[in-house]
Amino acid sequence: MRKVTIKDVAREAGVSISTVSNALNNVDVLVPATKAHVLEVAERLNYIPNLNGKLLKASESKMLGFFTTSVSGPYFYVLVEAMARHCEKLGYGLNIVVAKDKRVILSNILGQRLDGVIIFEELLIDDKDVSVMEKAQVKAVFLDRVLQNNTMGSVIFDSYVAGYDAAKYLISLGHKKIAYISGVDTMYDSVQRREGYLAALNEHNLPFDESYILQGFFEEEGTYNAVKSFIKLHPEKLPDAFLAGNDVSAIGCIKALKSEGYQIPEDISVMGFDDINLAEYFSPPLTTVKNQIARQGILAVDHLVKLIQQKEKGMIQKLKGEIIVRRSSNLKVEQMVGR
Amino acid sequence: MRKVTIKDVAREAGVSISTVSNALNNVDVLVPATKAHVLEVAERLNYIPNLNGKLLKASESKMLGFFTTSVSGPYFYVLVEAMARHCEKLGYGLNIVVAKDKRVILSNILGQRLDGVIIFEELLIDDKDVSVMEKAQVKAVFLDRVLQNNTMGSVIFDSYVAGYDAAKYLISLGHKKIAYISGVDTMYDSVQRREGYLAALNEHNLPFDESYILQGFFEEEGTYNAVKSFIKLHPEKLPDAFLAGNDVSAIGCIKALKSEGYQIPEDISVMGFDDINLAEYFSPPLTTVKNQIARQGILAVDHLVKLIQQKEKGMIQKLKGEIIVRRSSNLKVEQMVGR
DNA sequence: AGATTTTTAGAAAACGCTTACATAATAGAA
DNA sequence: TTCTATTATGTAAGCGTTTTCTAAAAATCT
Repeated sequence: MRKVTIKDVAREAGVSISTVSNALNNVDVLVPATKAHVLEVAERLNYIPNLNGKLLKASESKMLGFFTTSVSGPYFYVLVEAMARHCEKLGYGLNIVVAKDKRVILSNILGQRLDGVIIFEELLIDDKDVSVMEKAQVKAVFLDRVLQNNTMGSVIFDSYVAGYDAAKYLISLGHKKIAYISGVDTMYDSVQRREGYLAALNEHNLPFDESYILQGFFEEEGTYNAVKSFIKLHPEKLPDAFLAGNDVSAIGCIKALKSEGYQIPEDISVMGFDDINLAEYFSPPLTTVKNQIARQGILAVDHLVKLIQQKEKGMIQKLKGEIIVRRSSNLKVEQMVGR
Repeated sequence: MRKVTIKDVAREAGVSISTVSNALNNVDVLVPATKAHVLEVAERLNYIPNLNGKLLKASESKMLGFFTTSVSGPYFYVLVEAMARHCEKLGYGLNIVVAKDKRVILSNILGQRLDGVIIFEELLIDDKDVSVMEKAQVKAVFLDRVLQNNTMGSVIFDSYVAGYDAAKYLISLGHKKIAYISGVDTMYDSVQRREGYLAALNEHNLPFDESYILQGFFEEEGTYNAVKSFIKLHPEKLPDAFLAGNDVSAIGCIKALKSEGYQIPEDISVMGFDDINLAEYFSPPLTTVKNQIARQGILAVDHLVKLIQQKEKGMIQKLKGEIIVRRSSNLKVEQMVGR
């Protein structure tokens, strides 16, 4: 029942506990025979050091934490897999803590069990918590929050650039009347993508019409309804392309357009963001902007380890999305006819 | 830089450290005013107990571990999400440790940081490790290994039953000549499914032909070739249904049959196992046997917590798969014509 | 008011480990 | 052989908690 401790090994080997400790930790101070003997006994007794005792003294645990409240969504495993592999390469273990209880998360972070943490959680950890972490000099990298100080940084996707690039891509296909289907206005991503979209329109001197910003709430049904009612209200000014705030929205949009008898992409191009799993298998397969999740994970781990080793100060790294061209977008028809 | 400890709180509040400890842990022995004062000071100093110190004394951490070497595969997040939610419901945190280094895993398990562990890893942890864990009375539940003793159990899918049920389903559609596409013969799942399939054939007095067991190696291409060459070699005894060892195999099978001009499911039914993501979107959508991953996770957590609380001894729980009927299977044509 | 009980707070040990320091043993030099 | 320099091992303190036990203070009873 009782776990075997360093004392047991010492007694059994007939040496002191410090000798056992030295033998196990390769402190080069023991005569080889002693060391070998101790190791043999430790092995025989199946001794495994108690991590709590060890970490109570030690200054590092060689363990990084990844905190999140939920692991749903198909991205998760790509992110975790990339982080885990990279941690391993750098000599760290990865500890994923899934909890909705903030106290669990904070006590893990500040409880000194981990050398640093990657936080993928926007709503739970508030500004006060962040400032507590800051005071305690916690090493942290945020994946969803823009933040920077000596000990904390972030790695985020630049949604502004994503929106800009997406709109620019649609423009390059010859589209001139491009509508944007907004998500939720309190969400950073949604707003940034819209701003990027507007900037691209502006840069190309395309007219902008207020009614071209629909509200889809990042949901399939919300978008479906928004598009349907737009067509009812303004049949005369149907866009020749829709840029949806995310893929789910793009799917709702396509379903609405199809139900009104339009062909995608022949009549209208539709584009989303995220490259969710379904995007590839939807009919038509979605053109979208993909977040390079794996890369984000790797950069986060990298940055965190450098923060821990004091080789870097906290900084904000922005990643560009990657445009994935599939079948839901097309050269504008008039152009093709014109050729 | 230095983290604030219980001593700092004690000094600042002008009380002893035991008083602070009592105040924080709700030991009902302090006069309310003292307690309130201590709590106020602790709050003001942003005191968070050091977990290592705490766990060094404590007998439980209220943390469960989930160990795996890799998180790839679309199942993963379903499993983890289910486990995380259930842990929370039972008052435990979930700690996922991703590591390929066995020592990291073992020292976490035996290092007393966790009350118990769920292990999803077949190759890394060998029998010796298991016996070490057993001697140390580690509470563990395995998801992929059949194992049972006082402190350890397993939750697995019964591949035998799955094979049996699948074959029975095909028989119920009127099929009589049912071929099985085997995976790798060293893999438990593949063999069990085949045995179940054979049992169902036997039970219904269906003739069995040795050549009806093809080798597809659980791969699309391997299966494609196997099916193609079967048709070449035995054109006269074409089965009226194929039961493939997994979905990937089923896809290879369908592609081979189509390339030979057969219609699925009109001419031949095809069925797989696993219900991979693609199964729903393939053409035709695959009939398959789905593992109820979320349920497996929940049962594992449940069992583990009962092991920890000594309310149960280790046991083996087998889960039945669920047959998902899609378009790749059909009533046998002759039957329909016959009516 | 004094004796006794009850309440409240503090001192100290213990958890398992590492590590600075002290001591004992050995080897080398005079 | 004696003294010093070197090496190998052990002693003990300390990491941050909890917890048992003891002491002091307050409350209650005679």
